[in-house]
Amino acid sequence: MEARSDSAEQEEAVKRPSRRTFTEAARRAQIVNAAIEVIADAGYAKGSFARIAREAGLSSTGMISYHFAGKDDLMREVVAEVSRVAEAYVRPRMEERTGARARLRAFIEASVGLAGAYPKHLPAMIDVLAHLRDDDPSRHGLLGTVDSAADVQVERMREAQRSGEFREFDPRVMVTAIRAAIDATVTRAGREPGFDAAAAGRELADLFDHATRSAER
Amino acid sequence: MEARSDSAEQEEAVKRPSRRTFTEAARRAQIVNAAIEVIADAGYAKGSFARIAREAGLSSTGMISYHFAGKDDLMREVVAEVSRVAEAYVRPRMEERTGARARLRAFIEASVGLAGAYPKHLPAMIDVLAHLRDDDPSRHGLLGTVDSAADVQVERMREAQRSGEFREFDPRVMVTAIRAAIDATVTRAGREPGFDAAAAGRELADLFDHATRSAER
Amino acid sequence: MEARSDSAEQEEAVKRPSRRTFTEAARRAQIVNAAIEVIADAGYAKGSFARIAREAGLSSTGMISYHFAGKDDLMREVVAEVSRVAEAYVRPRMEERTGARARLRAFIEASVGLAGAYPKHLPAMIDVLAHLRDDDPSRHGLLGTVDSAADVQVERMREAQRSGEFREFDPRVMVTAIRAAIDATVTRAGREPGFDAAAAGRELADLFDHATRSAER
Amino acid sequence: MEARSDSAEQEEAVKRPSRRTFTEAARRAQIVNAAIEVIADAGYAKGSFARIAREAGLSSTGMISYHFAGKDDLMREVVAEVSRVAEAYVRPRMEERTGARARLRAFIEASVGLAGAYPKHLPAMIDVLAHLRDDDPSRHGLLGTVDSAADVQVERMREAQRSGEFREFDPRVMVTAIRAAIDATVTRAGREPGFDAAAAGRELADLFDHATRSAER
DNA sequence: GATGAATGAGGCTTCATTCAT
DNA sequence: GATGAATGAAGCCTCATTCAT
Repeated sequence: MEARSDSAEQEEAVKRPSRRTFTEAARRAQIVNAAIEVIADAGYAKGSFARIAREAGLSSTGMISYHFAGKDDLMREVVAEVSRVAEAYVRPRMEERTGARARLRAFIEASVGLAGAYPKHLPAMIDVLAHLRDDDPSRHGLLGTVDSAADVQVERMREAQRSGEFREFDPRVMVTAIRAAIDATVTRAGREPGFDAAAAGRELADLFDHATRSAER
Repeated sequence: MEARSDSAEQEEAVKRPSRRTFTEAARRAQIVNAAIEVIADAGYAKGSFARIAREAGLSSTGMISYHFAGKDDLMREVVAEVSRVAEAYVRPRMEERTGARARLRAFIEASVGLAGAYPKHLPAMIDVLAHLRDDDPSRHGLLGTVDSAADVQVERMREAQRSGEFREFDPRVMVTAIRAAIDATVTRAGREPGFDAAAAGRELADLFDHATRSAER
Repeated sequence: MEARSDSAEQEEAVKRPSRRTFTEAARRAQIVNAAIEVIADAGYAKGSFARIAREAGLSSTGMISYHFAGKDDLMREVVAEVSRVAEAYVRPRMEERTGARARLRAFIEASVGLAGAYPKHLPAMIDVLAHLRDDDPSRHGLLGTVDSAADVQVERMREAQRSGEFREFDPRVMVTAIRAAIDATVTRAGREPGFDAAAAGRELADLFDHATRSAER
Repeated sequence: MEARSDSAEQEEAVKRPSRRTFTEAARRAQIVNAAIEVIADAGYAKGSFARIAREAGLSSTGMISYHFAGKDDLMREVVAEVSRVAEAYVRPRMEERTGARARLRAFIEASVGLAGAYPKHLPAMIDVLAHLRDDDPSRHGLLGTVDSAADVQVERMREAQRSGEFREFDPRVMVTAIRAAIDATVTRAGREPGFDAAAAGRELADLFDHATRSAER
């Protein structure tokens, strides 16, 4: 039955998410932020639609299902949103520095400093990603951003090693350690009331500066 | 990993085994091990009583409720069991070395090496602890073990700083970073098939050796 | 299939088309055809407004509610549309034959042959009617068409029995059997890829010819 | 973790459904009968767990989920139960007759007569099977019994044709028609209060006797 | 000690329908 | 006329826990 115009319309709806209404975009953002709030505060396990809906001031969980294809879709959006915010915060702070050492320091300090500006964002994302399993079908989509960011970092470290700025070490292990240390520190910052995130950021930066720089500094 | 000070929790189970019959102890151990297996393989979220009971070869979940006061109780026992195993594995490997540097190295290598001997234990514990929240009533009991172990490590680092063996840094941040790096590496080891845990352990030990030692080494 | 007496229902739609604008009529037809498509392909249970709207290339289900008083109304229209199409297909093929035997044969063959021309129509209607229950408020409106068509057939059979062309039997049972056999055959035709509907139509016609004709043929 | 005894126990639970408790068997039967009742009375679409639970006098739908693996499992059991009852009713009535004609007649009369003894059973089964789609994963399991029964009938007809007892016709079309006619008649019997099922059974038997027997009877 | 039946809350999702724009 | 956001009921299912046996 008029399959031609049918598929034409579907194409638009499916392949162009930018065609979203203003209202829809606002609602999605509202729900994503409520999800970040809830997950950061109470953990992924408590991040039910019911609780997120309550946090967002919605009348029912059906509302969330209406705006998102499913829980995976919502979680994917949470990760995307946090990635976006983190990228926007960290990248410029890195780019105003030169040299691998200075840039690594900037990366770490900015990442931890993000906890001051958006205290809920990173903890929420960490919790979401921690719940992914290898067999999870949504794993690939969610980790795409994160993994490729890690790959970039690994590559940068290799260059700094070739230039002699960094000592010899396994860059993958180092990147894993840095990411883990940042995440743990940010999580602590979110939970311990008087935690001095800026100071901890500087400490972490020192730590990995010592860990990476070559002997003849 | 330092089980010395988690005595309050373990007292009943360890120091007064006469309070429980042999059969009961065996059943509890069987269930705890099944829980470790399931949580390591499928994640905390999938660690329902139903699945643990199946893994343990039990015919119903009632059995678990019968032997444990509740899910919190079981999880507490999982953490305690992993702590016990880790302690037994790591401590002797540390004690045969002398000096803060060598001991830190031994601690890190042994912790990562544990993943070879008991691949499911640490990942399971990490998953359980990641699910604790501040408002969780079982938080205190569960974190007692872990937190006090961290306190001990912090204190040791302070001593090594006083003796000049370690440079000046915030020991809490360092301990957090070390713990996080170990956990992340162990988790990777559990998921990536060809991962060389021993090599990664040495890398991590190098990393934190560079990060902690004083300049005039 | 005899639409002659379903006038009450169709009066508005057919005899007073001026009551609806052209656009409205087109939209309704578009939706009804989408509904037929969906129900034939996926079954009544999957025939939700959402799916029908997607099939029709509409952007929301509100459109359907706007044009139809409710789901019952849409389903009634599906039945009416299929009845209309079937009537237009079957009636002329019957009328060019004479005698009860030839006409019965024409009716059966045409009904099954309809599956070639409109493969989705009859299956959709069968599915819709199968979902009606005695207590269903929309039952009367929907079955009016079909039941009265059956009444006409029963009456014709009685005549053929009086004229000696058909043997003695209960015409209601016979009509029920014929209808059921046609429906089952058409349904099979819609599902089994290589099914030869024309051959099956001839077989069915033979079957009921043997079943109805008087002994002294 | 004791994988040997584990798998041993699971084997029993999974591969030996006969190991079911008496209580469990009773509950399953109770639920299946409630499902038959509801589906026959209100249709497949209204056969929700909630309604079936109410009919069975259960406190919640969780009860049904506890005893059945899912809705598919329950529906499969409904079909199996009706098949069992129908087989037990029809087969002996067929076997006391000899000759293809007499047996066909016995089959039809017994099938329709079943509506007197178990008025809800066949209608419920028909409704369940009508809702299966080709892509339904449970389709194969459910249709196994029914399809193979049809195959047996087809084979018997071929034999009767070879022996000259039946005329030449396409046995598959005939079997489809007989099944459809029986189902439609039984459905009518369940809905029309004063319907004389026995008489209709005799009529149907006559109908298909005329339709199948060879000319030189 | 052990079993497994029962419970009721809560999970996510789909649905038909309404209504402001 | 048309849109799509919003609603709230109902759907199936899983869960931890309790209790009679």
